[in-house]
Amino acid sequence: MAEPKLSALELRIMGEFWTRGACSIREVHEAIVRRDRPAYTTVQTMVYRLEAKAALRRTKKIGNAHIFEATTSRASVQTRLLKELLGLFDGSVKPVMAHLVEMGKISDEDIEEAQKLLDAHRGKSKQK
Amino acid sequence: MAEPKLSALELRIMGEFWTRGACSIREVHEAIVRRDRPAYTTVQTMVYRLEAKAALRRTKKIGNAHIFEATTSRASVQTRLLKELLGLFDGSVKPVMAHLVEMGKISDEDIEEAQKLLDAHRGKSKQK
DNA sequence: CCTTTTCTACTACATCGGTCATAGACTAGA
DNA sequence: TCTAGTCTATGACCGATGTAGTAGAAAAGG
Repeated sequence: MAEPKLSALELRIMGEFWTRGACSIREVHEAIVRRDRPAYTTVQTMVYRLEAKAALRRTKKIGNAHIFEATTSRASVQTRLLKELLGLFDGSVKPVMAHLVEMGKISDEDIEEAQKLLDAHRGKSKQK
Repeated sequence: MAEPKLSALELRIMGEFWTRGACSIREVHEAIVRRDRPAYTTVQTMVYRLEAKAALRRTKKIGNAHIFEATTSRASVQTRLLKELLGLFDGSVKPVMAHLVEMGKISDEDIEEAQKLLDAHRGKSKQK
């Protein structure tokens, strides 16, 4: 199981580790607190569970506080997330694109960008 | 709450209602059973819960069996799903596209299609 | 060294999703 | 009409998720 399944709050917490690198529970808590929640121990519990799922690992100790860091990349988790979503869309990207357009989320630049990426990707896999 | 949050199995069941129209629990069950699961009463429970969430509604009775039908469209649920996913991707489509390309899910035709959709969409909103 | 603060480790609990069993009502066929 | 089969209604259980409290260890400051 290279990619454990993560819940919404777990993803929120992983996000902090991905952007900030190794840090303590206190740091994560302060980063994600909005209007007094969740409580410190809630974040703590989630961090422990992420550790149990092997998505986080203890690296060292500063004072009496443990420092954790991510063991999975944001990209790999996003890929899994996207796969799951595609499954719910009958595995086809077409409706996904259609909705993105309909939602006004896609611009010409986005499409150009995608085309470039696709070309690059093709080149890469051919080279291989 | 126009768009209730639906779980994986709930979506699977809604899918049957979206493609088949109004139908009975038995029909849905038979449609989604693969290798003897889930049990009839499991589907029944989920249908009841979907009714509680107002995603399904009883329309009539045939024999002693109730007939249900969807009250939400596939499209609206897909939109919500996509919005949620975008939230997890920092609200930007760029990484989504990048991943789709990387996963080999996007073809030239898909991109062309998207461009066409975008043009059409622009025309439509301008007209309005 | 003593007190205050901080952090850990553990426990607890409600809700949801997925699973199903059972009991009783109802229908349909012989 | 009687019986076999079907459907409803309801209750139950487990794991995951989100929530937090508490006790005690450890550090830090005076």
